[in-house]
Amino acid sequence: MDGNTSGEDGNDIDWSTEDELEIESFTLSSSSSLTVPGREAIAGSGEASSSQGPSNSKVVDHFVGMGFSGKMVAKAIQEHGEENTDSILETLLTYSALESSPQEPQQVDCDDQFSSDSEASFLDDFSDIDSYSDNEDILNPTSEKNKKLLSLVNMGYTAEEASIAIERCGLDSTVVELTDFICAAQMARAEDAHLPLEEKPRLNHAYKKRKLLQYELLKKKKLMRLGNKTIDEDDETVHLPNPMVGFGIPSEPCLKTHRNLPEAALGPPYFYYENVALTPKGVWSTISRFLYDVQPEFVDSKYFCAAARKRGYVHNLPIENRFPLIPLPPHTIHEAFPLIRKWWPSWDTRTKLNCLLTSIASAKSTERIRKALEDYDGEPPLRVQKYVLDECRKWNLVWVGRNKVAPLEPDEVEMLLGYPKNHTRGISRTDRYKSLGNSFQIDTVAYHLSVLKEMFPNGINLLSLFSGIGGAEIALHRLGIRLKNVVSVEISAVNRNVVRSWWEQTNQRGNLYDLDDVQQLNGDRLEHYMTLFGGFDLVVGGSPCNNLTGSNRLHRDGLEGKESSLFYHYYRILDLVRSIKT
DNA sequence: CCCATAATGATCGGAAGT
DNA sequence: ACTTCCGATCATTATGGG
Repeated sequence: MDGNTSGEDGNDIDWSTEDELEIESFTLSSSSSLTVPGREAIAGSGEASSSQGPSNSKVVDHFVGMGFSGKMVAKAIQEHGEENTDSILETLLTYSALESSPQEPQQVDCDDQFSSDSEASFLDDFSDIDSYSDNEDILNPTSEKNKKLLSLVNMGYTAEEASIAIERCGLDSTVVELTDFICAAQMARAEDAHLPLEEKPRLNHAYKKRKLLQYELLKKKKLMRLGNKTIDEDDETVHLPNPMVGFGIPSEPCLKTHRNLPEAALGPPYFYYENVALTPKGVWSTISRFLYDVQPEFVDSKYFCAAARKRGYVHNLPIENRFPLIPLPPHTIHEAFPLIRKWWPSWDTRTKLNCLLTSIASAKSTERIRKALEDYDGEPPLRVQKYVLDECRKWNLVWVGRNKVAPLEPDEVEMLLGYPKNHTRGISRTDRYKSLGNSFQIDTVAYHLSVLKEMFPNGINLLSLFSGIGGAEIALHRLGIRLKNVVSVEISAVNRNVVRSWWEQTNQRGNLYDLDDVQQLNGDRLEHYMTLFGGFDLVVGGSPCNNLTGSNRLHRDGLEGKESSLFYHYYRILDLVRSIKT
């Protein structure tokens, strides 16, 4: 990284990440302030807590002194008033409890041990529901085979295994029977090949998944029996924290500095999984249960930059001594776009942008807004204001002229998300929006990954699944963590080119291996890489959210959706990596 | 100009949260 | 009651190589 002098970027914007100087200067400052990470940053950022009013009473100090965060205290005071200290304390304790209490690890039924009895009853339940549930799609008998094939493939089996199983067991057999058949076949093969250890995780995977499916179905059945009465699904619902700050953010590191991970989840290797926070019900609990029962960390990137981005992260990284990337990115719309201030009407009270999506408003819609405004000299009537504001919020429009709003340019999105300027330049405009809309917010992810820096002073080997335009790689690079070997799996050739180009631009000294399809990354392939450079230190991945996000009007099918079910490949591959000894 | 492909524009609710 | 959202489909227009 020494010889990198690609400083040809016009540095009108100073968070361009190409600059190695940044990393070096940061390294210096961090080493001098290692004890209290983040403090320095706060001091430098001036008005970090801009969203809070100037509540500077003794009450605040009192509670902050007790160890609660300023934000929590402010919120509690807002709710109860300053006098009502008892209620404030109660609220604060509730907040803390909500954040720190892991769910009870009940549900023994999903765990390893099983008797043949329970197995049999499971089987009954399963086949029962499978054939009589209210799913309409089973009405078509000709698709029965394909449907079974598909669900087996979605469970992580190969199409070949699945079709053999169907052929042997007959079309009438239940999915459970089929998986049992495949498991047995795998077991036999594993013994043949003297590879019990390597093949075992695949069995575990399939087995665990099956159990989970059964669990879901049982629940569904129970739910149907209960009718529309209130259902006890406390064990099922994952509560989103409010404020959505996870285990802490740079401006307010949480008092919580440690968590107890389930033993099965401990690293190395470390893993870091990401997806949208607002999913259909049950999705996050399923993800969490697959990823070794680690509780997700839900974070809104509006605490890191000028745009919202509500995401859940499941990882087994330590959470103490995190530090943010320097320089801190702009935290408000006005900081991010100083020039728009003169056009920004006082009645548009936004300070943060909404989530950056994959497409932008049409020219016509901004034209409609201009037309709606041009008749008025001063403030338009409330009705017009509401129309305009609704549109602006919906499409993340900013003011760029008199009565003139416009969507963000691709390079502005790059900046907000923490990518190097022009990172995606060269591909089509549409593709840029799409790729960026699907990416990590660098500052957020880097904050979480920062703990790796002192653990791996010589760099890391990274397995990056669903890499997109390389958010994880860039975050690590900006942290000054050397990338020794990176295996990056990404289906889109356009995105792979972006990453490859970035890799060359930044004069990486490590090796980048890029693959195109997670589904073809099997144990052999992984073992090859792992013996080549001695295992992976970190497995990162944000699997497709197509079928999870609220923006999808047509196919919000949950984790079993066409694209989103690729999550199971993240789990499959992670479990393989964890089981292969090097 | 013809034809292919690529890029852009218009339009489409709803679940789950506060 | 009100807000938000890593989107998909189809029609239309732009682009480019012959």
